[in-house]
Amino acid sequence: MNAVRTQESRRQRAPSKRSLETRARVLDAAEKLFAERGFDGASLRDMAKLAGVHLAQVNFHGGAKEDLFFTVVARRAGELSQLRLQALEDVKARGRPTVRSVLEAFIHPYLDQAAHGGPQWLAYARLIAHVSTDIRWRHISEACFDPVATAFAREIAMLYPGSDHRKIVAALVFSVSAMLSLTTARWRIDALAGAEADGMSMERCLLDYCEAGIRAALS
Amino acid sequence: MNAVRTQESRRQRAPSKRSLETRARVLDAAEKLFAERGFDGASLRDMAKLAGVHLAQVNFHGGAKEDLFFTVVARRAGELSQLRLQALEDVKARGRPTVRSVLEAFIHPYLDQAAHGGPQWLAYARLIAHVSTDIRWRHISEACFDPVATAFAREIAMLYPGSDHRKIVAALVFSVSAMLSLTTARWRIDALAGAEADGMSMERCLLDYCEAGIRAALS
DNA sequence: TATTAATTTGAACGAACGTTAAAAATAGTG
DNA sequence: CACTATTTTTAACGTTCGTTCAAATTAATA
Repeated sequence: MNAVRTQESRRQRAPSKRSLETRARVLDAAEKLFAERGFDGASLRDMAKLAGVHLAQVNFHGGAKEDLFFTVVARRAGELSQLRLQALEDVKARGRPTVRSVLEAFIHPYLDQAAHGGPQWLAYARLIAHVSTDIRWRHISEACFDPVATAFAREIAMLYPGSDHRKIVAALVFSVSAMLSLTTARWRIDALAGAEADGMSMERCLLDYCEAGIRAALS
Repeated sequence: MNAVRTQESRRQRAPSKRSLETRARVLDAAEKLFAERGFDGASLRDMAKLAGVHLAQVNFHGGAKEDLFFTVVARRAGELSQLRLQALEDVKARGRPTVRSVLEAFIHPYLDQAAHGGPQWLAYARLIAHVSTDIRWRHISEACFDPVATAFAREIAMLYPGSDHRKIVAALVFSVSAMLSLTTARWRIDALAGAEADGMSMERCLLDYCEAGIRAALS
């Protein structure tokens, strides 16, 4: 019997503490390798080695490779969504939102977790970029990220009533891509600039860029 | 003996017409599959099948897989660079460049080739996105794309004298990411918008977005 | 046409891959 | 403790992978 169960099959006992720890180690290893090498480049054997478990454990706790990928992406998606929505609520509680404050509520949690959330969150930030740029994982985007993206798009729409909804969505996707580039292409920024840039100033630069971009695209 | 030769080994005969055709078919197939499935997801066997040649021909004309990948990326890089630099020269010949006109000289050739250059160029546009988001292909970026990117960064720098060079580069990378998202994530725009958007209006929207973003990041 | 280089064909190598199955060990329950 | 569900271990399956090599074929040259 398999730990990844269909919804109708119910277990009779709660998973043991050791089982939960093993599962967490497997998912952490999968997260790191999926992020570094992509879905096809990451092997279950390397995950098992990195997690310090046997190969079959990866299948036991993660199911088939595609299911494991989904599980890993979905695991932290809820927390990230909650951080973003909470930041958005905080903004709205402080007065009328602006493009800047709404954008910051979307972008800051991502960059903050990537910078200060530990190596697992840094890997997860990279993983999101894989999902967001491969139509193969469209269903994962729909399940894990689109609800929050839609909420933020609606929020921006309220700031620009009557503007083309496709333009709002496009500007948001442009902003997401620019944001992800700080995870996937910082090496390129450093190479072209001939020096390493610190994260804080890059986040401000990104926010300046995206805010003005959105405003321009919608007017 | 191998068709992919080191620089010091010189062939004694020019390649035959049939050989050149075979090589082109192999590179076209590799381009399509690398673009669709990434480096690890694309197999040499599928390329051979798609090209209608035998497996060993892929190695003969492309060398090892990594060399084939580089060859495919480099093949059209020169033409794209030339289109961009020519557009930039045209802009400068017309008078003092603006952020908008410089940006358009960089972005339009890419989107135009992707839209009207045929299926191979569409695949190549996707391929560039793979190279640009994976540090593993850093050397390919440096060889194929960084020279032109540097030229455009310098051009923007002339429009904003005294501004932080790291900010210029960052804003350019953000713009490249947004541009690439029209190739890698249009499905997401369509999904979030609930409708398909036409390319022309998306290009204008992208240019509006990037122009304002660059201006804001540099002031 | 004879000779030689270039190219194509055909076959196989060893390695790594995802997945599965059954036995062994563990942990929770009565 | 006895019993049972869960988890771990061990081993192997069949497939696909990139790469290599030698023979066969094609094309160009002298």
